[in-house]
Amino acid sequence: MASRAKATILDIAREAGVSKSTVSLVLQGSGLIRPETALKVRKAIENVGYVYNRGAANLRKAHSNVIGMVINDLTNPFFAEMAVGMERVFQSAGIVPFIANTAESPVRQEEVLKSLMEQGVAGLVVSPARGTAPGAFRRLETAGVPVVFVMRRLPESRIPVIAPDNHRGAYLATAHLIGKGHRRLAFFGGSPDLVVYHERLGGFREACEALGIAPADRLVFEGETSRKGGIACLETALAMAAPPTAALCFNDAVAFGVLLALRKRGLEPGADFAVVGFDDVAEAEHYMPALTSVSVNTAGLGERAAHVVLKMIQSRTTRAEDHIGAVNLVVRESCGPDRKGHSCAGMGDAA
Amino acid sequence: MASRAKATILDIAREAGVSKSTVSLVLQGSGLIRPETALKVRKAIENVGYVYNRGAANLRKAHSNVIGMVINDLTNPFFAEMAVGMERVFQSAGIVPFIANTAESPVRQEEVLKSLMEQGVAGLVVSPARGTAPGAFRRLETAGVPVVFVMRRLPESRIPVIAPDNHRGAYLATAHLIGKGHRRLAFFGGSPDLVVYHERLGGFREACEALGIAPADRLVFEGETSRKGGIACLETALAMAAPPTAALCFNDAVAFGVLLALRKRGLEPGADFAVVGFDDVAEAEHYMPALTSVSVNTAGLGERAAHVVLKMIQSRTTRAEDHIGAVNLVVRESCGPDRKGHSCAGMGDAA
DNA sequence: TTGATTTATTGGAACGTTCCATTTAATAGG
DNA sequence: CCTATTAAATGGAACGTTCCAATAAATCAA
Repeated sequence: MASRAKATILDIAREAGVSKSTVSLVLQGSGLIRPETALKVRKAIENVGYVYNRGAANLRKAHSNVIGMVINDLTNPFFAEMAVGMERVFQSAGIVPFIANTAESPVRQEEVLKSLMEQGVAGLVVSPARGTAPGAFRRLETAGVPVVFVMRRLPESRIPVIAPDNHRGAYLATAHLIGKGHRRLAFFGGSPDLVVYHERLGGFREACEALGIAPADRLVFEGETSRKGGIACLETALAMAAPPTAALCFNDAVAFGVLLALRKRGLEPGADFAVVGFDDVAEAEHYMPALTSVSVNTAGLGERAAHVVLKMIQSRTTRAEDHIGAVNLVVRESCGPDRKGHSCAGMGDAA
Repeated sequence: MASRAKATILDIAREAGVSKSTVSLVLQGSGLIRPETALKVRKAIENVGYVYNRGAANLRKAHSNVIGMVINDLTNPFFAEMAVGMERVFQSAGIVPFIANTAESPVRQEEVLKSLMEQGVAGLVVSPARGTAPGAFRRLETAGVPVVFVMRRLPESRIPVIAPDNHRGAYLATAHLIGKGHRRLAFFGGSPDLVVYHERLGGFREACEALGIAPADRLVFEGETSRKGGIACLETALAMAAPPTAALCFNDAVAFGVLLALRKRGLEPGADFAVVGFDDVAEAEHYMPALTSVSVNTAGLGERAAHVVLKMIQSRTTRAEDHIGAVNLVVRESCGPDRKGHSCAGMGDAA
């Protein structure tokens, strides 16, 4: 039963009548052991209720098969989906990754990274917290630990990045809106401390430029990247003298907020105001109305990132190529039908 | 710079001109060291780019300050919220917990637990995967590792549980529905392999019993505990000759599905069919219509569970008291106004 | 001064593995 | 039968910490 002191390899050796080295070999599945001996050992392992001490092993081995996933916000379904994608490939590689949440806090992230290093991780895939300092990963780098960024990148950094083509996604979405007949457009949510923001906003601007929307007719509203942020953006946008008729949102959460706020004002999403989201989270499809959004293949990017870090670990390198994932616009209901002679007129109320 | 071999405590000792023991003491913040010596050592630590090897330390120390959170489904916002609550308290205890996702798979859970044990965790808080075998935690128990279950319990197990008062929650919700004038009620979603299911269904039944709903007028529809499950439940319920007019849903996800399906059929949630959810996830408040739901204080229970496991670790025990968290019904819009002369007329409300 | 006490520091033996270099046993070649 | 060769098993030295017991240095009591 509850043997007080935990069993070690030596207890097994004694039980099985072999040497500790033999036990070690069996544990590693070495083919050097006679099958019957191995069996005997395995039986002994069972008997003494042994649990492998990975710490001790790593001490000797110097590389650890522990992989960490550092996620900026597990509460956000988008990142949760991504994490699940990563997990899938780690699992099929026989690895149990450790997930840590930084809750979008750079200092928390610092702690997490420190802890993970102390634990001797073999590699890391990180979705960095907003506002991460440029040097935050230096220690990892000098320690030679393979790291890959996913979804987000740091302003200047040699660490490989797996991310969607944000620029193109925003371009596509904006073009869609313009194609629907909108001539005064807004970009809702996000703030410049995120590289992603610049990428998406850049796509928005480029599309406006290319498709003949005057600079004065493209409005940018910074805001939280949440439902709440979306609500706020819509409020201030509609309070303008000449409000926009459509918005590209920084992400789906913002878009949901906008949809909500529209409803609350008695406006019909799609018909009265078009909105497109970004990321295409699972919920987008089930929303009322279903949200038109830029799909970035979230889980797929997660998988990709996991693969990359595995490869880096295997080839003991700290570099790898960036990967920019394809995106595509999935059109649902939140932009309504095409706008005919609607011009900039109408707009039921303004409050 | 990039010193090839990673620095150890001895390198620091050499650099600072002291013994390794001194360095070790500094690392542990012992007050036995002369402040100036400590400073010298700390400087040396910085110089050589040292990273603490927790594996080596644990080998000697025999207890590890690593705590694991094993979550059945990180993709589910409900469990994510709970996880965040736990994290909060671990963080303020100066601990970085490792999160592992079991994706509701017992075999995955097995792997995760094994890995965590090998890593030498000091304690675990677990939200067990659906269908976990009764003996799944035996190894942990005989190893004397403190474990606490959160949200879910296993049929027979001595492991302490932190969970909401599911029975009472369901009772309250059902009473609310009956008070609104409903006389033919359904319970939507879930399946008997979850203890929670029996608890909630039990509360539903007891309320019906106590408030005079005939057994023939309480309908139970098993189903997935997801939006999809909710949609399916509603479909089959409405296909009946005498369909129910209200449903208590196993959880909020199911309720969202029901709301969706109602809309799709052109029915008005609340007015045509009342629905109440369970768990009161963040989204419930922002849904259209806002969802009436049983609030269980998700994050609070997570915090509680974290506290309990910390205490258990500290007092080196493997037992603790169960904690059944208070619940309360938060009434929003999804049950509409009271049902007046609607078939089974009269009856203001009761609750 | 001398011994007792306190304050700082230190060597060395663990901790539970892995893995190299050996030893021992078994098999084959002549 | 002896030696080479192969197969199987083993002892012991690491790995980077902690912590006990011991030392060295400083302070105090007498």
